Amino acid sequence: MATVTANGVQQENGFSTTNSAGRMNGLTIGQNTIPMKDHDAIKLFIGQIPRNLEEKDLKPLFEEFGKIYELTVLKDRFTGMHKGCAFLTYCARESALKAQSALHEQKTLPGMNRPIQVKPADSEGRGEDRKLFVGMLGKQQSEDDVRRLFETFGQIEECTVLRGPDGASKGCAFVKFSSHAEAQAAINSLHGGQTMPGASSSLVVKFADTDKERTLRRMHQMAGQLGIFSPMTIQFGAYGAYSHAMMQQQAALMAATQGSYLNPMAAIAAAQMQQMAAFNVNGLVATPMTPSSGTSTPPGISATAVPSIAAPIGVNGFSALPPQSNGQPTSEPIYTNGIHPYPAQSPTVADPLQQAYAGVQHYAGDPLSLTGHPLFTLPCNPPVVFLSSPGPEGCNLFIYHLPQEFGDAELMQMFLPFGNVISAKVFVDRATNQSKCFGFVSFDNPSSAQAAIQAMNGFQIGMKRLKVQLKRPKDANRPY
DNA sequence: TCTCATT
Repeated sequence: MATVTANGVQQENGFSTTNSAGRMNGLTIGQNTIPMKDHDAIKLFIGQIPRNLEEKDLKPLFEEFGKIYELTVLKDRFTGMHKGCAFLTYCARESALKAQSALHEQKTLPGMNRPIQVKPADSEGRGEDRKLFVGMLGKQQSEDDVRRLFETFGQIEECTVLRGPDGASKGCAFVKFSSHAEAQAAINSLHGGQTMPGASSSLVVKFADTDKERTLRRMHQMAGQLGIFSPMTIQFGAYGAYSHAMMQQQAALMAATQGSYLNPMAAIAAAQMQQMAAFNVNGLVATPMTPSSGTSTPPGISATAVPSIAAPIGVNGFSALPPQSNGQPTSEPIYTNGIHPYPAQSPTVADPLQQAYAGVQHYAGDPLSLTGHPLFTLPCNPPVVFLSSPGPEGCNLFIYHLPQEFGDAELMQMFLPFGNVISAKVFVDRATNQSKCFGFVSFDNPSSAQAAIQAMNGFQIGMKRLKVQLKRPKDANRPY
């Protein structure tokens, strides 16, 4: 049966296509047209999209410039959360160019405080080696001022002054030239050469951070926010242990799932964790976990245990101990993902439930008890009730050896990556309001629970290792 | 003083 295409071309075979010069792109089979794109089509990255807009909402906006081959809103792989950006490929290269020039930085979608971004995606091959970071600008200097400063060195493709939410300049900018040489010329002439009015030192002109550097900086910032640098926390203070745990946990997760995204509450992005995992290879982190047996040094008080958290004082916020200085023989396996295997059944930990019920936390033989640190202030009252175990049998986990400072939220966050957490409860001593260092997490399905056990049981946090196991069935818990 | 996100 013959098919009439939009071109009015009749074909006997039922197939019709057009090339990039054609007015229609598509492979028509019978009634259905499968979109085809130009060989030189450009995949566009669309940024600054309100998170409530989905593909169907965006389509009309972009269809104006041509037939859309593919439009995908980016979602977090794990949480499904809208990332505020999308990929867009038009059937025709020309449409992409039109859309880019008509839309990029030209209009702001409702609710956004920055204009929409429409530009070739990273995957389209680009050189970030032509983008400059300009620092020590005057706060009054606008994009135009910056442009004027740089235009003599070449073609400026992009010029953005960084601004805070209130629109106030942060005193720095990005300037993208059309070539590396142009950018280099600008650096040579402008860097350090003049001091802008209101700036505290002379103009900084350098290549913008690479992705790797950016990741490092973010990790650094995060470490700072989490308080790793505070003297209080260096001694296993609250967030030191916390962030450390998060890193490890994420690394474990990556190992277990070959790369999942963290939940949105987490301060750590999966990409950063991937970076961290990579850095471990360079000996940057490598929590020097002592294998459960085979060394004379007990886990937790080896010479290396303290640096595992204290070392973040290093330049980049992570243990920058050279391999030979961490007290480990170089033959000691360093796992590239930062995870050292540990037997699921930790021999040093007695059944915490029984301990809790007995009202006695004895850690004889456990190095943790050697210190007077609050982390090791252990519960001495029996837990009062186990009111709820919301999940079905096989979905409820018992977690022991939580850091003292972990609350419900942290517990939840730690286990969110493994599935839908129905509840997360850290048990708290009524008198002191202190965590008893154990809690329960419930998932909505058994396999999430199993995945969590798999990844998190035996997981080292500070000097402790998590014990993660299925919660015993209710009746088994009742001694009477 | 390194955006905001890049399947």
